[in-house]
Amino acid sequence: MKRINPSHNCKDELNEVELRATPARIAVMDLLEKTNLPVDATMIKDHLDKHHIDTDPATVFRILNMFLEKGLIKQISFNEGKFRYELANREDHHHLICQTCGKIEDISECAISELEKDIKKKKGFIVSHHTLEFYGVCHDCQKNQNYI
Amino acid sequence: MKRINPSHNCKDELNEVELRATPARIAVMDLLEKTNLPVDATMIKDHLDKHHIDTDPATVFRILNMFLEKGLIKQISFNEGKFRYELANREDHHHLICQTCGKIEDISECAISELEKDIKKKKGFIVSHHTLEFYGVCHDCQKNQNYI
DNA sequence: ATGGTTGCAAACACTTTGCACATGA
DNA sequence: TCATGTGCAAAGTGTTTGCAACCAT
Repeated sequence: MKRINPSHNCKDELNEVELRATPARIAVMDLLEKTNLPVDATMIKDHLDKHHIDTDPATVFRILNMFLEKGLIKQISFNEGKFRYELANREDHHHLICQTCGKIEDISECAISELEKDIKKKKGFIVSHHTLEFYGVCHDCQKNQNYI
Repeated sequence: MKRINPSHNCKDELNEVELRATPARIAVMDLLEKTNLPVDATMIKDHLDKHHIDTDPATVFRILNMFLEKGLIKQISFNEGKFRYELANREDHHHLICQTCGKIEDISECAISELEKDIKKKKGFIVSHHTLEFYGVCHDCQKNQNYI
């Protein structure tokens, strides 16, 4: 196993949550920080392969579940029959998912917090978090007319 | 195979979208209409078993995919590693998912349409639909104090 | 009658688990 | 050193597919 980029502070981040800084974990953190977009286990595995970090899917999932437990990442689903993961310590944001090319964009504006207060008042339901995703056709795909 | 309740108009609904009205399909429609809440394939299978309609999971999924294609139902995901399904012809609404007891409530108010216009203007992204789900603790579970 | 539907079995994709070996602190 | 992590293989879910038999129209 080789380490991708020893210059990062991923090691410290991991130690902070009492996780040993192994090459695979550092590389996963690295990818999550670089892309800043939701990735799935296969994409992570590919990233590790590319950097000659010899892993198998089980380890990837174990790393992801460990990160989840420690609150480093969030698990999300875009109705694909699998999970995606992204860093947890990001500002409140949501996604634009292009149904033509699959591209995922972030949007940050969100006026849901008032709705949450309403829900507490009217339903007595305490919201801990929410998911809001928009599906449609992105700008590029509209131009390319490769949508129906 | 026995039919659950021949009094329904499910048969007509199915014929309208050019699907043959088989006992299994009628029973699935029936359940979706009765619960009006998102159910998964296992719950549907259980419902069929209970009514002595002898099916297997493959058929349930084939029925659901057929209903999806015809636009009768919607597929949604609550980050459970599986899909749930609910009738499509319902007013715009979202869900409150209790992380303690798993209960799912509907809420209908939704001020997202303005946000969608904004997204079109700022990002050039055309939204076809969105998903918005709230996770938290429901009223009952707060009372029962079986949450942390 | 006949084409759409189903049951069964097998396969598939994604994720988890058990256990022996390897490794970071 | 030694608890924590990993590789490998196997199993567990959820879902799809091929094919012959079946049944709604």
